[in-house]
Amino acid sequence: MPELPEVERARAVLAAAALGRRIDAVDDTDTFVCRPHRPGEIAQALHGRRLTAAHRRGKTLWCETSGVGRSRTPGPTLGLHLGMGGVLLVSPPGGGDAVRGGDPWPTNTDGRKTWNRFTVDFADRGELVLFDKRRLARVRLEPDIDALGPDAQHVTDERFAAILAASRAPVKARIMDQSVLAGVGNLLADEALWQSELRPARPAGELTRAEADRLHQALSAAISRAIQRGGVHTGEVIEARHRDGHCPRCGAEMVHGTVGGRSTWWCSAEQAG
DNA sequence: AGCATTGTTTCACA
DNA sequence: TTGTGAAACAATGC
Repeated sequence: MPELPEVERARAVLAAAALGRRIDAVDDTDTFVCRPHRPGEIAQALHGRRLTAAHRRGKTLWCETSGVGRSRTPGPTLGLHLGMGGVLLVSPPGGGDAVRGGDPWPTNTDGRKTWNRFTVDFADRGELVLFDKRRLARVRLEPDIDALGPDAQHVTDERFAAILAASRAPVKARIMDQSVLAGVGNLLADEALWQSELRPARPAGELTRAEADRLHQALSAAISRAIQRGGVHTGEVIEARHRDGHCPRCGAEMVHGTVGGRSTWWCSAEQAG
């Protein structure tokens, strides 16, 4: 699920529930999720510290950390990326189960926490867990935030138009390029292009300024609504992304193809241009 | 069985 | 230089 809206929700959870609690122990033994760190490296770096702030740019999260004990020297930043399906969970002091939207803490069918890929135990007996069946999430110290373009939620009209103008790649591929615009994933891209009635394969640089502004407006609205409603899967056109799907607006057939290497659906009538 | 999948990285190639 | 497509990564769901 994680695109910008899901990650923003995860950031809010961190900010609301995980800050200020002393870290007692860390399970960083999943070498794939925690690559390129060696097991124990992240644990050692975080022991005794507290998370002091939670930030997000695009789909990347990172936390600042405090010094150990009375030390004023801050610790390393802890980078978190949810990958294709990661979920962050924070349980309260005392260790009660975290609850998200009425669903209990996810476990496998045996009731064991098999899919917990990274765990931070707090001194108050609560914990922070990165849950991810597919192990495509990533945890690392000092993530390179500067490798990302501006956050898609906060980019200006001018900057957005300039990003499109500078490339002849398909507009969908362009807005999904995390190095020039951070946060847009496959579903958000389909949703914004459908809302603004633009064909995903259009060369980005060929869009008029008016079309660029229209796409930016649609993208901003889709992001806000997805954050509010709980994720990108709540987008209007997402339910029509399947065989025999029809456009929720005009009823025409939805077309499927590959754009920018990703599975793409668009309206055969309204997004024909 | 086979195919698909909301993300990222790398590489061959035009 | 830019862009594309495919593969790999790991695992699950239909």
